[in-house]
Amino acid sequence: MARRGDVLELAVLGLLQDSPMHGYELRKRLNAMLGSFRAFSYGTLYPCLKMLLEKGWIRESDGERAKERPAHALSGRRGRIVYQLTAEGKERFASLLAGSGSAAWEDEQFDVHFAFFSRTDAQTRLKILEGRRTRMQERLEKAHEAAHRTRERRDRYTLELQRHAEESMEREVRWLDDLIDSERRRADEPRSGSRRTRPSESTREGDS
Amino acid sequence: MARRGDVLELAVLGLLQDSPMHGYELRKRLNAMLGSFRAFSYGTLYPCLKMLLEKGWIRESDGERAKERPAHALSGRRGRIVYQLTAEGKERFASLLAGSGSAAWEDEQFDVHFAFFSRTDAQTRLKILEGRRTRMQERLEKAHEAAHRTRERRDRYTLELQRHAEESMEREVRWLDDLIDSERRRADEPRSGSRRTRPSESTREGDS
DNA sequence: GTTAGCATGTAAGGAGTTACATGATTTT
DNA sequence: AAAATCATGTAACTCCTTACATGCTAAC
Repeated sequence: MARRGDVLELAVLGLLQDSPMHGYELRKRLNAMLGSFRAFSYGTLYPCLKMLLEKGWIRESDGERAKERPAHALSGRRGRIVYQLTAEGKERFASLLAGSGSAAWEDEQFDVHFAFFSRTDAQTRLKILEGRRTRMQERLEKAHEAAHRTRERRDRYTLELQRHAEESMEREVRWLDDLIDSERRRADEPRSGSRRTRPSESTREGDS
Repeated sequence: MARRGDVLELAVLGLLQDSPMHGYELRKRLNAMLGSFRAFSYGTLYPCLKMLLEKGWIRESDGERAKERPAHALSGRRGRIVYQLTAEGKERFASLLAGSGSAAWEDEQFDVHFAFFSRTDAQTRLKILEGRRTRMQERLEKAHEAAHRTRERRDRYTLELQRHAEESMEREVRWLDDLIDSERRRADEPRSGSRRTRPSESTREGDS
């Protein structure tokens, strides 16, 4: 039952899936990944890590410390607490992805969910994209209607603002249409005979 | 020095400029005007009205009550506390508009400021639009650079997300360009008479 | 006469930021 | 040795929402 605050949790769990990391770097990746939409501060991240520890979804991996750091300082600077997923953490992540209800296509969560689509099964991807599309369409219609209702008593600037907002929404709907299309096409030509449910792997691209 | 929370204040003061209103209706107009971006709840609005009262920027106008309601219920339903601007409120609104520093083109305030452009002088309009443009351009470049830095280890979905975000920002920049253009054209053909400062190009200094 | 919508208000809390406090390591 | 950067963490605060409490008026 994804609450609102699960955004960070999902993102952290997702990033740790790739490789163990300490908070500071986690934050950098987080903000590189979602930077255009949102940015989290340490005041948000560290308490979240603490909570994930308590829940048993991540643990400190003292032996692991930054193995693959390329050039500088293999020496292991002091503080660095490297976290890694536990088995329960992996389960938790999977269930957050799969069990995403309607919250997954709301503004606060859609981008994060989308960012982890590579680890999401095709069915869920489609469900989220379609949910989002419907949501955007609704919003667009509501806005359009409201704009029509109040088109008197509006000056050129509020009209322009309205117009621009509607255009943005239309653009987003078209974007989602393309994505949905592309998802369906991929689903129709799988790389072999597998009909339906191939939830776990089949979509992994090469990384990490 | 416009704080963050001045958004609602500005909006309420601006709406009351048109005509006295009670809270319930104020909220409807507010959300019709800004609906696409944000929506305020009563839990936000009423405390704000209380504060504006205390500051002396609005006052209850008991005689005024909904004079021009078109069809239903001129009878004056119970609660309805109609507010109107005081002289200080008008001043306050004017100074919020004119004195808008860099905060005016940040995400939280830009749309509200834009919505009241009809009541804003040409110089300030241009300043805000240009500030916003610069801000968006910066953000776009930062995102583009970050995208380039991390283009390895990115799957098709995060790439797509990135691409879409960049496109949205480019679109916004173009939109602002058009608006700035149109503002300049309007400034170059004033409807005669009015002397005062020529806001054509040299307006780039005044940041508070 | 009860339901639906209008209208005002408050208390609790969620989600995040800023500013602070602390200290190690690297670079200059 | 100073400055910059890396790194962790907390406390206070902001801003807003949700849920509740209250009661009028209109309509069925």
